[in-house]
Amino acid sequence: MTASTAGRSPAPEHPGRLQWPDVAALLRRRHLRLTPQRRAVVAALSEFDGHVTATQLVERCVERDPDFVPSTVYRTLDLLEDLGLITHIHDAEGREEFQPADEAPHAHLICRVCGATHEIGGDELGDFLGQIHRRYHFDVDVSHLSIFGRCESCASS
Amino acid sequence: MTASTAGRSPAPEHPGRLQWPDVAALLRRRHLRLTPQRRAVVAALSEFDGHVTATQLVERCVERDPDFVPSTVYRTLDLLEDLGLITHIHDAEGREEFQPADEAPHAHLICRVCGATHEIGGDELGDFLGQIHRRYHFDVDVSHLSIFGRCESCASS
DNA sequence: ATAGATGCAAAACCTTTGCAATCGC
DNA sequence: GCGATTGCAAAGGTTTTGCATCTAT
Repeated sequence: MTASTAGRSPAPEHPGRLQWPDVAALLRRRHLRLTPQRRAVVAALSEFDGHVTATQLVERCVERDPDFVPSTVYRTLDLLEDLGLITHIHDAEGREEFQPADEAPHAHLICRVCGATHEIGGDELGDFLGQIHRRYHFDVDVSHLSIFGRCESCASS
Repeated sequence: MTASTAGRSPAPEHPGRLQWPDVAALLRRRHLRLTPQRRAVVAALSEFDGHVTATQLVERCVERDPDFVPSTVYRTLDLLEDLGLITHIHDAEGREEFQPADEAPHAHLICRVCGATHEIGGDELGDFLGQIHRRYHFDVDVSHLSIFGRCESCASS
């Protein structure tokens, strides 16, 4: 977890999570609608903090409202991505995994064995990206940077 | 394309490519068989140097032998991966992409716009991995490290 | 001869799409 | 009311699987 200004009044969620007002405002600005289904997807998104598979979101939404259909989830995710609120990467199995598009650039360490993920950022990442850019003139899309491997506990076993 | 020691005698392939004898030997050791189909997949693999999508391999194999079926390609790829001869990552769209499992650790810069890939290795990568390991005790699976972004020419446009 | 591989066909999986009905604005 | 959004159902693309047949060893 990267540090940031925490501890305001009860209402706002964790940093890095989807902010409610943003969604409503952005939708209105584009003459789009805030439907119950969209609320549900946003709610589900903010429950899994950090990384969610589209499938997980579908499951969660459907278990709450049996009439919920997958296509709505996918369409909503596309929309939220268009609005710049979330981004997606592909997980170890190639499935889409969504995350709030927060400002602080960070990458993810993902353990292939236990699936645990850990965010990294700061200098160790910045230095590396800087080198890549200087040397190859390549702009890394950091939010899509997933680093697979084995975490400490799984490495020993 | 990275430079490499080209131009030896006709027989041996480039470094980093699948070595023929290896496959035969490994198969024999396990009492597995060297079938024409397996030859074909290996041949196709070594034609795309570096990164191939399963679909590309299927296409290539089928265009050469119309009786070739996708399942054989997938089964062969699984086998080669078991044997440790290839590994796979997931490309920008989440599809499986295979590459020879060569010794020199390297990662890939993959341009989201034009799809070009570039291998990186050496110190800039080593330093970064070292930091990750020291700091998080995380063993990065380098062959699966795909770094998405925009290459020089696509960044300007 | 025999265990291992293939082809075939069907299914599983995830995601997208067209369209008529619905509902937020 | 109008137009955006949904549910439904079907299709799309990729990968997996079961089984009878075939073949490399």
